[in-house]
Amino acid sequence: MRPYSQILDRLRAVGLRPTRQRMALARLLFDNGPRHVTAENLHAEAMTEGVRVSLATVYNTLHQFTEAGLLREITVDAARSYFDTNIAEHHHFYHEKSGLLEDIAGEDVVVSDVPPAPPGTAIQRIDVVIRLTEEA
Amino acid sequence: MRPYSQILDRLRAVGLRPTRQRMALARLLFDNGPRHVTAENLHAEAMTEGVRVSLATVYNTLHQFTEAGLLREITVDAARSYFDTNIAEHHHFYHEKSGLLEDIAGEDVVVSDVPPAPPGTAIQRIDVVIRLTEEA
DNA sequence: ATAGCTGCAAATGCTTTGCAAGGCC
DNA sequence: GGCCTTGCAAAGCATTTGCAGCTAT
Repeated sequence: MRPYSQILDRLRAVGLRPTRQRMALARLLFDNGPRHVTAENLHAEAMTEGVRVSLATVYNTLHQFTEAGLLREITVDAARSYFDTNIAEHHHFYHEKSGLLEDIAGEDVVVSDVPPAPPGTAIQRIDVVIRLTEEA
Repeated sequence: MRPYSQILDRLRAVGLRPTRQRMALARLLFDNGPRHVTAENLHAEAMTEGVRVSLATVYNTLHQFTEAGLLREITVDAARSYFDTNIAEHHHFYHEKSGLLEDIAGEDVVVSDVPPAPPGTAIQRIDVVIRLTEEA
């Protein structure tokens, strides 16, 4: 597992106190390769791992990490928010049926002919979601 | 305004009884060019126009129209669902601040190099959302 | 010491549902 | 008449918030 100090420094670097809860969630999030989590989802995992954290704190933490640029929030389903530990530019496959979200490498989808942003606005981000169904 | 019978036929064509509420909502939706509405939004408009409809019926109707292929549901914000009267292939600008959704003509965004759908699945739809912020 | 965090429980906001009354065919 | 629809109010869910107690610095 990634050394304790690396996570600690990462939190300090973005100005977040390295509390027990944040350290534990950061490990779950960043020590297992790229992943997509929901709050509910991460909370359940924490419980299983024996980490005591309230659901409210999980929500707060996910949002703080997102604001700090450690996570990216993905909106594909009105029913729940997903958070992606992969903050590099890339897009997603979304399995509507199972709710599973899957990364597509950044180079593997090219968006071109993008019109200019309307006056007074700037493009913040382009999200491409490829929605999947079970095979026909 | 579009003749009454045209809306009537359109509803019948998809197997929905042309009730007073559905007729009125269909007019609001389809007689004013392409538009994006939320349930709340459409309900308020109906009230203003003097059409008595409950919010529950607006939700039901929007979903029925979507299933019937008269509308397309757009997910850009976890907080609310948008419905688009433009069912042709096209993408969207989304003003995060105001919640305004704007169509981009279908030809005006080209997505290429799309990887094949994972085994056992088929691509149902590709959604491109260009998120905007106020000018920097 | 003190500003920042956490947990709980209550509150919120959108959306859905149960069921009795009403409307279309 | 019979089945589909509607409306209301209540229920549901994911998420947020208020606030008292705890903790990192």
